[in-house]
Amino acid sequence: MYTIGQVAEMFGLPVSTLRYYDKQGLFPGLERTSGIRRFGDTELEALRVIECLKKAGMEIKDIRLFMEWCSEGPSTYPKRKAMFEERKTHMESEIAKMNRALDMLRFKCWYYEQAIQDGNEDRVKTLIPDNLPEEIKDTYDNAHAQ
Amino acid sequence: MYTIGQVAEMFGLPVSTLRYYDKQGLFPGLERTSGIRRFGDTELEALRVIECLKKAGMEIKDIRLFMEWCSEGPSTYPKRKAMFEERKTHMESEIAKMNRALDMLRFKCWYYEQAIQDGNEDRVKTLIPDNLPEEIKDTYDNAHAQ
DNA sequence: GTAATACCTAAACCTGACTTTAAGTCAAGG
DNA sequence: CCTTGACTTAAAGTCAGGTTTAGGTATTAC
Repeated sequence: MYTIGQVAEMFGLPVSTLRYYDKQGLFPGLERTSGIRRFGDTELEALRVIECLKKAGMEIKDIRLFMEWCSEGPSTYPKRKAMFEERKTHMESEIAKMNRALDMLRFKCWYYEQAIQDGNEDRVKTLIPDNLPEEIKDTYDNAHAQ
Repeated sequence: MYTIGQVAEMFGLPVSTLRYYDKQGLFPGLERTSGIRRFGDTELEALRVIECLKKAGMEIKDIRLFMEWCSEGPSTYPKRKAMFEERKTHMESEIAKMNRALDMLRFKCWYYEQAIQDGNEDRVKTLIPDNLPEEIKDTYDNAHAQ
């Protein structure tokens, strides 16, 4: 069993954040001894899961829901799985969206490289990122081959 | 030249958002006719860039900086290119991070699939540290990296 | 016996990115 | 004439995810 300060230290989080998470219901079974929070293995595992779910773009209120399901036992396995499936799908489309933004960024890097060489944007301005002419596309591809 | 309402329609954005962007200095050269905003090609291109930069995780104040550079002419090409290069690098590491989170989600889906089949987490929980099946091991390793 | 430290609470505050509200201008249509 | 609709503003409100503050308790250290 650990105090809030020890857990904060272990996870590199401010104490205030842990209290905030508790207030938001992220530790449903958290015990106390004369008012003082006692973090056990359950809470440490919960915190690991919280960090993962936050990286996956989940909101606090959805994480709370998940934590509640966890403390309700095996009957909620399907719900929990469905939540992860939904997150997985969402995440995949997020990554796809970011890859399209990344293509745009790569184009802009190439674009300004050309503009610097030309001293103006006149030549390069007429080109649009999505359907680059073949001969420019090669230049573009070569410029960004890793 | 378009009115704010037409541009809102074209980009699928609320009028209030366009006014907010203007107030934040995202359209440095925006013209007005007796108080009314007139959006031209420059502003439409700016909006396309804004959408891209937002997807790339940039804050409004940084986008404003970029737009100011754009209206300062060719001398700012290197700064603009550097900003896109920095964003590109940032974006690539964001995508890598999200892929690790995605692996964790895939692992959790698999985990709960097993738990549903077993009726409990006992087997799957003990399976985690040592003898994880080959097809999921990489996923597990990635999910618990860092 | 008092100072420092770690814990507690409720409530106020903060940031970013909008959104909503209240109040007003202006042109066109019936 | 007057209503409707599209535009304008400043200022207040909203939401998420914390952080800070103010005031209190309990233990240890000198």
